[in-house]
Amino acid sequence: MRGEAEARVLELRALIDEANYNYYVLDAPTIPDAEYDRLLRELQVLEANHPELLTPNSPTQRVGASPLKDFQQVTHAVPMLSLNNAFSEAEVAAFDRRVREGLEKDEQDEVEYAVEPKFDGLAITLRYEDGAFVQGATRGDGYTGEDVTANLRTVRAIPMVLAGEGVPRVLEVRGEVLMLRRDFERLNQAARDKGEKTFANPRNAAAGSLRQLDSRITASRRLSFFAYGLGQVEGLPPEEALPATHSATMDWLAALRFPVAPQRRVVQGVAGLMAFFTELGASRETLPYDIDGAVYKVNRLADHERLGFVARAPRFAIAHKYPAQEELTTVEAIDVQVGRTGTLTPVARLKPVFVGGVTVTNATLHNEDEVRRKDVRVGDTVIIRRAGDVIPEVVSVVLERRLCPTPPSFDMAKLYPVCPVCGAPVIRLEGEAAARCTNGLACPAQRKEALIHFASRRAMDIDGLGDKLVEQLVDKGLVHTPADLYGLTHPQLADLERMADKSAANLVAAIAASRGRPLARFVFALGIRHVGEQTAKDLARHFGSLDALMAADEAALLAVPDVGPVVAASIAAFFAEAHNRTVIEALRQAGAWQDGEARPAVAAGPLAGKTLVLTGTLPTLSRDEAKALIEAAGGKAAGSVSKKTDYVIAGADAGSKLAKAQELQVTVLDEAGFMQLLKGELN
DNA sequence: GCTCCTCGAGTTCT
DNA sequence: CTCGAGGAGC
Repeated sequence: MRGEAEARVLELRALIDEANYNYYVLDAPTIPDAEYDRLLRELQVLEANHPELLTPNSPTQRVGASPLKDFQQVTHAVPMLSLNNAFSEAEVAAFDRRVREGLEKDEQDEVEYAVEPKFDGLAITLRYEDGAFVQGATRGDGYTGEDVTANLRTVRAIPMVLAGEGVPRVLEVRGEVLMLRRDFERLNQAARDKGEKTFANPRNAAAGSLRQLDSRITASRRLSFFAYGLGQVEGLPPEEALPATHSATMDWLAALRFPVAPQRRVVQGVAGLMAFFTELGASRETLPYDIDGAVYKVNRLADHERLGFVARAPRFAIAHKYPAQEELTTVEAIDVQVGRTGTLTPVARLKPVFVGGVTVTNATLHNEDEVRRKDVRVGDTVIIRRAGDVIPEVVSVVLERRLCPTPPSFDMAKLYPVCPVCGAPVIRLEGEAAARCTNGLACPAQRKEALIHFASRRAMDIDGLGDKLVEQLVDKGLVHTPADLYGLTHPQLADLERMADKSAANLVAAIAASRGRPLARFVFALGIRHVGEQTAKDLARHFGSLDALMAADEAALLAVPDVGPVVAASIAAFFAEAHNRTVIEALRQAGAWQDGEARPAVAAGPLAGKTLVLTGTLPTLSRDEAKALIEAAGGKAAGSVSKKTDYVIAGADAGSKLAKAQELQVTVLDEAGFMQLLKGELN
């Protein structure tokens, strides 16, 4: 009897897996739903009567399991790297040129590329051992991800068992989990019906579903999957060999019943890449899922090894992305904000609009000239884009949609003859783009911004003193200058809104802990015009003490590297002002800073005289930590790449700076290379 | 005097 | 990230 049940269980699983494959991968159902349900129920009953036959990879287990406490971390055997991006034909051509140089091909010799759409989903890796699915994980930072095995079991397009000869003992398949547009619509409709929160786009919905601790919820969400590559492969049967090209690898994965992009193709050279991109773009709207571009890979796998990697991105592949998504909305108002230096910055208040997955309500218009140049007026319909995929930007006005009668154009002098915050006169100097409030620190807006700057992380680093708190402190008249912060007491703070006893105590402690910061931080914190972080460091190093800096006349200031007449005058004027001297004296009494020693500019260390640029996210070091290491080693951490840059340290999702580095042939290192450089092991 | 490079300053949303 | 403008080098 027992053997009979086992045989039937195996038979049922094969039938159901086959039906799943036809339905979810080939999109061609072979049996009626009722028949499918009958098979599944029969299997459930058999498994219930013979628990010893139940396996985690049975099709009955695709409905989800009990919730997890949290996700376990998984270290990827082979890192999951990100791709460099190209946004133009020129960048694609540059990629092709680098490939041809790397492969030592001549002008006429075109490279063969495997191309496919870039799915807008989440990268995951699937691990199979002896043909059975054992683990699935998210990409995470590329080296470590989260174990989402239970959730991935519910994705019907992912095979739980690999059939056939030639399956390696260990096989890792990489691909993208996504949600089809129709499933996304259905999910949101159901959420709306129940009055629940909806997802902004299919990608967010897929991400939210994959991160469910309760895989039964994931099961109800209908995720899809497409494979695009391999990770670790071990224990290939003798007589078998892995395919020699990427396209053949994809065919092999398709034969193993993984879903692969139906649009995948093999093309020749840049012309082939661009033709594919255009064609794909034309079909984009009609696809059942969102894509954000195309992926190009050198087809011959042997060439991948020859080309290798730059930092954390392969040199043999690139993602060609569509331009940032643009949306239309209307300008409800043009307000101004008063910044730390008194600058009045016009801001467009927009009718909320979804652009690239987030709701945008504000967009800076920079200054009066910019508003005039773009001719933005209240009531206008405008095109909004997320510049560099982050900061919203008004691209242009749709003039055809302008309402009549024509609204007045933006006139700073007329609208804001006085500061909207303090009522002091606003002036715009000849030749400057910015209009400024003339009230200095007497203006509450400037005072608030100055205090926020003083407390900020790169300045005095007072933890927990954010904009909301500063706002209250200034409005209640508790704080007028930075020096007042050091006199704040626990009872005063406890009176404020949303300030529990504990947080008041924390803030008092944080303020106390910020005493004795190095001179450079303190000089930066003062907020002297034209004195940023870098200049503050130069000044602190050159003068050593605040008294020496305050005593310096313009001529003495000009002796500091990178200080010219404008900066020198600004510094001298700041210290000449009586109010500022009073505040500084109070800060001295409070012990806010600690003087250092005057030192010559040239430092020693393995990076002496070298200029480095950081970009992207490094695996273990934060940007500030990396910067501190560079400076401690005598190097300079610059903000942008130029011919004078010695090294670019690139992490994950590096952007334009990495591209610039490649263009200028600057050496690019990853974090490991950087650490070697610091130890002097690399030259 | 011109050009290239850096730095400063302002900015959005989660 | 991007723009504007100050500084330095040619």
